[in-house]
Amino acid sequence: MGTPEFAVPAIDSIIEAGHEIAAVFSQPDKPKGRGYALTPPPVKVKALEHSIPVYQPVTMKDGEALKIFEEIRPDVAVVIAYGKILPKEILDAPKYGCINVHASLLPKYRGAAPIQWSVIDGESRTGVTTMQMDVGLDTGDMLMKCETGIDPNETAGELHDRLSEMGATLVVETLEALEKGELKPQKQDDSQSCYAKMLTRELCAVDWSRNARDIHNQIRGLSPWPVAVAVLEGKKLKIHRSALSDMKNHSAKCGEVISTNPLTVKCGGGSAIVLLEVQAEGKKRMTSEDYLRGHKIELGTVLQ
RNA sequence: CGCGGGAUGGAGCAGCUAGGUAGCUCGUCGGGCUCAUAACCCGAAGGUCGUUGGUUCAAAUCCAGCUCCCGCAA
Repeated sequence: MGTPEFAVPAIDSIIEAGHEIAAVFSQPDKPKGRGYALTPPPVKVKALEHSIPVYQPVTMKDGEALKIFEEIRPDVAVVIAYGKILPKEILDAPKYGCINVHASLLPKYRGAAPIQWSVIDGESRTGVTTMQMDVGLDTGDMLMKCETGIDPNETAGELHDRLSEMGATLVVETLEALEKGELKPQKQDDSQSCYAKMLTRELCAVDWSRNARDIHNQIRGLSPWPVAVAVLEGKKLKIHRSALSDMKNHSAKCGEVISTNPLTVKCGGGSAIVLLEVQAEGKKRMTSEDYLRGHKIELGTVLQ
């Protein structure tokens, strides 16, 4: 069971490991993008490539899904970013229950956006965890973990892709251990837990009075979606990529452009940040160098 | 039929409102200056102005269709 891009590599890895996928559950197609084109979720697309039957129930709680489970009689259900709450009857339906892959080192960053929040919070390490699902939100007993470092300049998108592959590998290892009966479920220490809330656009606005490091973490944590936004001369300017600057400046205002080569903006506490990749309204993302060729920014211009 | 912006030499933009020699900031190539340079000076190449059709003596510019890109909203 899964929906977005994050879960796609696991489909391939599970098949390559020799397991049979009897059915795939994914969220219903939704109107997306310009013109509200009905778009199938990535997991569905991948499943259909493998000719696996796909189910897209609106709810898992009306008994219909349970009937399908009773027909298929699966040994285990693998759940990766499915996006729906599973009732107890479903969790208990497969012989070995439901195994979930979560993109954080549990019990930290339970919830919807663990990858992005790990980056926004400036964490240096993260990973993926497999767990035996229970009725709580990401509270099941942990089965296996795989750790990795977070590069100080890595974006959430880049980390997402890496963790996605790691998750695909770890779920296969977990299934293998399950078959051999070698899994040792471990309770989560709830006192160490924290939640990674869903990202909203309110998080995108850059507050230039904050320290450059915090802003940098915000920018990379929100890339490639929903993307940090500054306001330049009344228009939105998305910031896709940044770097910390060595420039020290205590006289300029926060948000003031203190260099255009490279494009550098004053932040809180005398710190400054370099904007590497930006995107103006109606335009594609581009390097700040390209942007400056067509849009003259005077020193002293203040971003909001 | 959700709302809106855009497509102009290799890159980023201006020109379009009031049709009539295609411009700017860079890049590239050649030359010069310099101990030297991503600096500076001189010169050159490079564009069927997204595509199709229409109006006109004349269309990048006005009108209609099409393709692709982007933002908002979901």
